Amino acid sequence: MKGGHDDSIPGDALSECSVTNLSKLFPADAVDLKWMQAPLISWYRACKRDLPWRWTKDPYHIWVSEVMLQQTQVAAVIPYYLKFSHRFPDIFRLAGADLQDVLMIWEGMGYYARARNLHKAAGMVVNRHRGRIPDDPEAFQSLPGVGDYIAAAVLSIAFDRPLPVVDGNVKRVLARLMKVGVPVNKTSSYKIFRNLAAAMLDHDDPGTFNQAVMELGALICRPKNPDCRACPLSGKCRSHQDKAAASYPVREIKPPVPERRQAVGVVFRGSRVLIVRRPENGLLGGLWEFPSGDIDNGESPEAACVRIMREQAGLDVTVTSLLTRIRHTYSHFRLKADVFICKEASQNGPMVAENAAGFDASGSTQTSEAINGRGVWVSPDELDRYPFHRAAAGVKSLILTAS
DNA sequence: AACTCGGGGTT
DNA sequence: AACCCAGAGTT
Repeated sequence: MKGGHDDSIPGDALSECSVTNLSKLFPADAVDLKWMQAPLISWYRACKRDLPWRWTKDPYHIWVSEVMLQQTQVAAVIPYYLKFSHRFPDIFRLAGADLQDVLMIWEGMGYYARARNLHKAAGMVVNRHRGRIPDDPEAFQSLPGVGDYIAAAVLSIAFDRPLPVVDGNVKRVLARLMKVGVPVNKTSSYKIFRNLAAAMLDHDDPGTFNQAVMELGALICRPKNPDCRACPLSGKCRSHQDKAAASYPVREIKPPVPERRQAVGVVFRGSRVLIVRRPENGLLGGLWEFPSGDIDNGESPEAACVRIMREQAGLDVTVTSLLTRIRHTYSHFRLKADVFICKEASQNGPMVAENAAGFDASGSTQTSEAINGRGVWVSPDELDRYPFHRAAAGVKSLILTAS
């Protein structure tokens, strides 16, 4: 860009920048983002979607919606939000519930740490704050699962606190509006977007303003095919003026994710099938599945299945047949799994419960230690009492269909 | 600052 | 298929 005056923000522009020194990094008019408040809020009032959580200012319900909306699109969240609100209508009901019941409602939505953290945080709010969600950013953000975004979103919407939200929508809108050249998916870029978001925030109605920016990103300033003709900000949008909206935001290219191969074992004892619960933390934590594990290098899928059934359930089995093959894409790896029907070689499984008597009707694990904390034999019609992750749910459906 | 953590809607 | 979503916790 020689000769011409270029307002765009180069990718190497800044290592540090605060709201106060934005003017040193940006041309003077770049820092003045207040002009967008009126047209944006006006557009929002006219065009906003009718979403369930927009009918309340109750901080608990706002909180629940914002947690669900992390990395999850609005359309996917709506049914979960409605079910969750019905089952846990206030923070006391959530705090008093069993985690397994919370995961039951969350089943299939992914990122299950959100549910674990929300449940834990609800208990902390009840115990420390008598059920009142703190309107102080530091106190609220000290709760598990409450980061910069959740704190700003909930406190601005429910308590009118002037805190700027920075999510994928906000970063995309700002990147195009200001031609911000730093990658939106790099940690080091976060401060730039947060400072720009702080500079544009409407302190008179921060909750509405924050939602308006995000709504613009979702409906108009979309990742693909932005509808610039309908955008209330296009007149002063730099990438629109330069016909470069498609070039923003800039994104760091990530290498392809690796593939992981697993074996899964389905074994019946009489009419009951063995399921196991994953450890509370980590991938798919607290959810149920059929015994499964990685296939070692050079190991056959069948041998891996036999080994996994011995390691996880203390069961000696032989592989009878291949039930199905699973392909599932996670955030950081692709899964290919062979699902085998197994047969017990001997009838004593010392590490596994003989039946489901150790579990109550809700599927909670009150006597889990007595059965190695992992496994339980259940009849197929009881499978719906346990939260399964998506890949395991496919196997569950096959079993239900067959029985 | 990179990595981990799901699942699905859009294109 | 690739992209990306109202991100947060861990290392």
